[in-house]
Amino acid sequence: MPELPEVEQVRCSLLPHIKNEKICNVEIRLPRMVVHPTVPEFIAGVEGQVITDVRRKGKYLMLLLNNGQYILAHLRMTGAMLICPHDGKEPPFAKIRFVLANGKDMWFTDIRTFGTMSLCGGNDVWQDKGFAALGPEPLSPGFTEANLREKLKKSHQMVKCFILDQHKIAGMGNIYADEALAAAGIRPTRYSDALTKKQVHVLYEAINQVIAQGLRNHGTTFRNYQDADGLMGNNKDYLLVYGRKGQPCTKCGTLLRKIKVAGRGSVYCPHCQK
DNA sequence: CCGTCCTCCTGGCCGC
DNA sequence: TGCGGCCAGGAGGACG
Repeated sequence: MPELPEVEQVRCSLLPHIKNEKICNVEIRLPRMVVHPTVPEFIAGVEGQVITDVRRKGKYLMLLLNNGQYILAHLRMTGAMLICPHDGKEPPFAKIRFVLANGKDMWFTDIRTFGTMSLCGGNDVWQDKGFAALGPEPLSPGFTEANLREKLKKSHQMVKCFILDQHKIAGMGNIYADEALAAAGIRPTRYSDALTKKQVHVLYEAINQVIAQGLRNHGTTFRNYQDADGLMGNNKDYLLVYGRKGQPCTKCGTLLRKIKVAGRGSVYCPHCQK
């Protein structure tokens, strides 16, 4: 599942293939993945444009176009952006094809088809609600311990839910949420407003640490995630708890337990996480 | 405001 | 070997 580090890796790996490249042609195989504007408007608005840059906010990718608009993409669960030669075999689960002037195709592939694309900006006032309401992301100047403490104090919900809420912190998904809580020694079911100042401090550091580590390792590949060159991330080898249900905790050896929090599987160490 | 459940969807895995 | 059932979960919405 692409979270902040994975989307960042996709951004970095896409950039050298598509920056300053013209989009000659767009082919949409699954129309409902284009959420705005209409499919014909999307195609008309994108074809002939040059991609001037690729940015990322939270888990969203922005492909900036030279007319001032941008393609906003969200990979959700199984989406990927793959670069392939134009005359080669098309990748599995291909949903949207961007034919570039340099002889490469950029494919939006998606197994479960939860991914979305839209064309925004310029004179179009439409906004993606989730994108517009993103909170600060880890490792950014806007993400401060004081701000986190303030928000946690105001929120009476389980801390796992808090961390997954993109309005509060942008870019954390199930993997990095579980990892941050494990690194911080906090149970996913603890209430946000019940955390001590010390716990908030440790959690703040842990969130930044697990995201930094994910970035360093080019993301976590568990099932489907790959970057634009089809490469996997290495961070799976460094996970403390995610995907390790029933295995011993790396710190104390206690067997890791899995529960459901807000419908999400949550793995934690019953001994280390208080 | 909050938690729970449901929806979208398909590949992979488990048990029978 | 096959097949039904369940699981994976990002995000938004219904509901209590």
